[in-house]
Amino acid sequence: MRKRLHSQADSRVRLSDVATTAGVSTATVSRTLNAPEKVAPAARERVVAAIAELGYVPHGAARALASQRSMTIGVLIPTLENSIFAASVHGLEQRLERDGYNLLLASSEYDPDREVAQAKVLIERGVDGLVLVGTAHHPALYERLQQASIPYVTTWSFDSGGDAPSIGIDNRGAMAGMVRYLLDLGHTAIAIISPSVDSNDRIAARRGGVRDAMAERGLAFDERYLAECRYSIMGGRESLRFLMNLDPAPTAIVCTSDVLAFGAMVEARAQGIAIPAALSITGFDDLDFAEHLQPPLTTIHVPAADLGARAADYLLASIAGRPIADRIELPVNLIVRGTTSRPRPTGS
Amino acid sequence: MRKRLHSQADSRVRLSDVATTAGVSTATVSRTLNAPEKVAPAARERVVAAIAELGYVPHGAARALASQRSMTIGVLIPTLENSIFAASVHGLEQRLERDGYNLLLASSEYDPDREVAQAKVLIERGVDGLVLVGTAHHPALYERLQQASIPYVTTWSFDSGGDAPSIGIDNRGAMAGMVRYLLDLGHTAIAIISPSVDSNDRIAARRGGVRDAMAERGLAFDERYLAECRYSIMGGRESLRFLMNLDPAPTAIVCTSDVLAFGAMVEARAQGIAIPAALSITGFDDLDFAEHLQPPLTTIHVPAADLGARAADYLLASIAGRPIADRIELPVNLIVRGTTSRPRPTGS
DNA sequence: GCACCAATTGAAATCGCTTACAAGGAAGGG
DNA sequence: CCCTTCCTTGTAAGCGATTTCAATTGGTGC
Repeated sequence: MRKRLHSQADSRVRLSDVATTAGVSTATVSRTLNAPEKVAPAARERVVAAIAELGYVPHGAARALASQRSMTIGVLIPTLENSIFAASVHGLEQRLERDGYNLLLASSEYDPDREVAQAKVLIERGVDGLVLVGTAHHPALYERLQQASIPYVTTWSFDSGGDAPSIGIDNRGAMAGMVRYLLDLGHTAIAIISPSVDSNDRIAARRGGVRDAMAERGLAFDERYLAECRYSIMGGRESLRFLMNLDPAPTAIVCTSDVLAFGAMVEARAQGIAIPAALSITGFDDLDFAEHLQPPLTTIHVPAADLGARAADYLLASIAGRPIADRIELPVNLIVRGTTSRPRPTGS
Repeated sequence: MRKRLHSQADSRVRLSDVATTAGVSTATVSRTLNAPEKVAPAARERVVAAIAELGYVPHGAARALASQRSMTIGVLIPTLENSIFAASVHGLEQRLERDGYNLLLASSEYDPDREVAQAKVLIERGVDGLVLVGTAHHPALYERLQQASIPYVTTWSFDSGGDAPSIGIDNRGAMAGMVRYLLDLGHTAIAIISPSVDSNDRIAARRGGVRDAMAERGLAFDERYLAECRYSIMGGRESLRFLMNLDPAPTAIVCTSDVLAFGAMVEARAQGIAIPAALSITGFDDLDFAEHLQPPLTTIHVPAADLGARAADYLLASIAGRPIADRIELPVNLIVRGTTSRPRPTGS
C-alpha cells in the first residue's frame, strides 16, 4: 500500500478531490486556480466552494514540476550579518511578495567556492531567478546559470561593461567623490580602513576610487595608510589605532563602511583624538545610526532597499518576458556631516 | 511536440539521460544519489562519471514530489529590518546548510493576517519545517500547521506552558532582572520606551517584567512613564524627549531594545542630560554597538544566532524523527556597563 | 555439489498538478 | 436555417524524480 508512506491520519487533500467534490475535471480546478477568467462563473464558484470546504492546499512541488516554474527567487549574499545586505534583501522580499514569489536565501560568507556550491543548490531547488551580489564571480557560477538558463542579476556593483545584467551603484566613483571632497578640504595624508578585497569587488572598487581621486591631483596613495581588518566595530577600532601610530599619522581616514567608521570614531575618542578637528573620518552606506553619531558621520548614502526592489523588478520582468533595462545605475549621495573638516595644521 | 514547451536549445539533462549514458536503470542513478552505499562501486563510478560528463543537475521539484520532502525550511519573521532577527536567521541558515537544507524566507511586518497568509504560502511551497517568532499567533496559523502536519517551532519567547515547541528566552524574567537591578540602585521613577505590543509577545513580556519587579517591591508602574514608539533610533529620541518633559521626570529608563536605548542616549546628550549621572538608561539585545557607546550601554545579552541554530537543530531532528527537547530556554545575561548608576539626588 | 542468503539491479507505478488537444454547445452571421 | 467562431470543459499525457517488489547473481556453509 503506497499510501501509507505519506502517513498521518488522512492523506492530504488533492486537486482531484476538489474536482470530484465540485463535479468538474481536474483541468477546470487547475484553471480556476491559475487563470480564473477562463472558467465560467458557475463552475468557478463551485470549485472555490469545494476548495474552501476541503481546505485544499496546492502542492507546490507538483505544481513546479508540471508548470516548470517554482515561484521562487534565489538570493545569494555574502552574509546576513552585514545589515546593509539585510536591508537589501528586505527590499527584495517586499517587492517579490506582491507578485506571489518567495525568497530562497543562501549566503556564501565571502567564499567563492561556497558561492558556487550554494548557487548549485539554489538552481537545483528550481529558483526562477537569482540575485547575486557583486559582479566578480567564479566562472563556474556563470556557466551553471547559463546552462540552467535562469535569469539572474548582479547587484551592488554597477557594471556597464560585463555581459551580465547589473543593477548597482558606482562604488569607485562614489569613493572618488568622497576623496575629492577631502582633498578639497586640504587633506593629502589620507588613509583607508577596509576589509580585504578578496572576492569583494565592491570594496576593491571603493579602494580604487581613493587612488583615482588622488591620482587626479597628482598624488599617490601611500600604501602604509591601508589598514585591512575584518568587518566589525572592533576592526575599525584596531585599524584606527594602527593608523594613528604611524608617523606621520594621516589627517583623514576613509572607511569603506559606516560600521568601520563607527569603530574608528570610538577608538579616536578613547585616544583623545578630536573628530574632526584633529582627524577627519568618513563612512560608506549611511546606515541608520550614522546621522546620530557624535559628531554625525560624513558618509555616502546607498539606497540598499531600493537596490533589492529593483533587482526584484528586473527578475520579475525577465521571467514574464517583459522588456526591462538590464543595466541600472542607482545614484549615490555624498552626505557631508560632522566628521570632516580641514586638516589640523601641518608640522604635527 | 511537447518538448518545445520547455524550450531553449537543448532540454535539460534528466536523470534518465544519466541512466542511459551510464548503462544502468534510473533506480540505480537515484540510489547513487541518495544512498550510495546501496550501489556497487563499479556501477556507482559509472554513474558518477555520467553525471559529470552530462553536467546533470537534479530537478528539485520532481525530487520533492516523489520523495515528499523539499529539503527546505521556512522562516517567518516580523521583519529583516530588525538586525536581531537578521542575526538569528543567519544562525539558522548556517546550521541548515550543513544538512543540505535551504531557507525560504518570509516576513509578516508584524501583521498577524499577513503572517497567516505568508505561512500558507510557505506551506504550499512544501517547507519541511517552519520557524516562527513568538508564541502568540493567529489560531488559523496553528490550524494550518496542524493540518499540514509540518514540524514547527516558536522562537524568541520561551513558553513552557503552551503546546507548541518553544525555543526562546525568558523575556519577562530578563526585564524583571534588569528592573530589580535598577531598583537596587535606588531608582523608583522608572520609565519604559518600547514599541507597541500589538502582536508582539516579546515586547509584551518585557513590559510585564518591569511591572513584576516593581510589584515585588510594592511599587506600581506609573502609566505615564510608558513611551510607545516605532522601532528606530528616532523613536527612541522622541520618546526620551517626551519622558523627560514629564514632571517629575523618571530617573531611569528601560528600553526594550538597544536601538531604542541608543536613540534615547543620543537625545539625552542633545538635551545635555548626563548619562548615567542624571539618568540611567538600559537596553535589550546587546547588539554589537552597545558596548561601544559612550558610555557603554547596560543591557541584556540575547544569544540571537544561537537561537536560530537551536531552532534549526530542533526542526532537523523532528524531521528525521530523532528525539529532541521541544522546550529549550536559552540563558540571558544582564550586562552592567556604564549607562546605569544610582539616581540623581531627589528633590529635582 | 546444493540449498540458502545477502547484495545488486531494474521495471514500473506513483507523486499531484498543468496543459495541449479535441469535443460539445451556444451565439452570431449570411 | 446552416455554418463559423468563440467559449467551456474534459481527457489524458506528461513533468522528472523516488521507491516497491521481484528477479538475478554470487557467495557460503555443510
